[in-house]
Amino acid sequence: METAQRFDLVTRNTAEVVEENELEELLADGSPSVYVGYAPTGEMHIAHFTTIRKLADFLNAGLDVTVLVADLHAHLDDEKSPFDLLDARTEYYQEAIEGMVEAAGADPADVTFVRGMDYQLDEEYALELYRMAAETTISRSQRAASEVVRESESPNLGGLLYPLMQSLDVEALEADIAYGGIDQRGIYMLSRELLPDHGWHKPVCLFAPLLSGLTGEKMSASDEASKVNLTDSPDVVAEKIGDAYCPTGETEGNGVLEYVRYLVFPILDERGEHFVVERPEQYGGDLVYETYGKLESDFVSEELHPQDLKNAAGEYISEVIEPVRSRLNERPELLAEAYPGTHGDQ
RNA sequence: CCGCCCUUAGCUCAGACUGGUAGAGCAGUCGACUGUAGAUCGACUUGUCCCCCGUUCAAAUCGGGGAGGGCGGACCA
Repeated sequence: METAQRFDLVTRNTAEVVEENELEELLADGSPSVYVGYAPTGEMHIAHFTTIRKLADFLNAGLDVTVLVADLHAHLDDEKSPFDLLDARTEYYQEAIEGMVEAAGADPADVTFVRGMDYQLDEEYALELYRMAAETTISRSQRAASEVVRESESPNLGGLLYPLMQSLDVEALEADIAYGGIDQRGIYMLSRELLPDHGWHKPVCLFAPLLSGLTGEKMSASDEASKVNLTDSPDVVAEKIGDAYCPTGETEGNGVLEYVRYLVFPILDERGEHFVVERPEQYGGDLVYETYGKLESDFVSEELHPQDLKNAAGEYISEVIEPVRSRLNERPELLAEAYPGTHGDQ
């Protein structure tokens, strides 16, 4: 594959690339490594899927892909995960992520999985962390983490260590590229500032867009109605999509459209399939879309009605998460042990 | 180690001084209107008032003890 083609694959559906020319150089030089980290906190949902789906693009472009399950981070961020649940949540996250990689049409065996505490307690790592802590002001660290770490009236030190550790992770995992949601921008900009003084180079940063929730606002992981869970049954998916905010002709804040764009279409592309909207004859009959762009322009011109879009989107989303859902359902103990409060009795 | 403050609906809080078994906003649920949802109207729901003991006919409210959280002081060979 030519460098330009790989560049397009790597950067498609991203919110920002810092810096594009640095990425071009990396790709021209060979097979750079990219890493993405997930802190095993709450249950994984469809927005995670869109970022993991993109790992297939990286693999197809010949990148070396590492997924970090950042267990310590999950605890450092306002104790989102209790210390004694870190093992169970880490195991659940890895299983879910593997399922999503596979559902995206890639081979999970091609992804390197690393667990945070496996190296974050090493001497060199700890020493560099203390050095960074000495060099970084409280407000600088707070600013870097502000979009990621949970806000609180009485913030703990953990949230201040968080961005420093994440920066060190780039070096520890020898990553050339750091990938994550655009909410991670603050942290990686700090990384680019700090790492050159700590024995590593500035990472190229690739940011995924943050998807809208189904309620018309930012997706909230704690609001069930605003997201589709990986274990939601087809009925529940249909219901949530049906209830979603989806104004006629409006693309802004339209979660349904975004899921179709960032999750469904890339996976259909990978399979060489098209997006079919079944529509009653009275409204003009079925529609077939080969690209998201055409679907969006039809939606904007109001040729495609929200109700018809929702019906189709619900089915496709349901189908796309099906392999992950069944994989997780095969091992119910994973969720039960990771979330004893909500899945313990099931 | 000492002192002060806070803890009430899913969330933010009022009520406490002047005891009479609890309220607002937001959220949520349901209808109406739309070929979806939202917006807008209409209706509705929501609680171990942090825990224990005591005073009282009666305690969210008063007294004592405890837990969790916050703030400050002191100590600094």
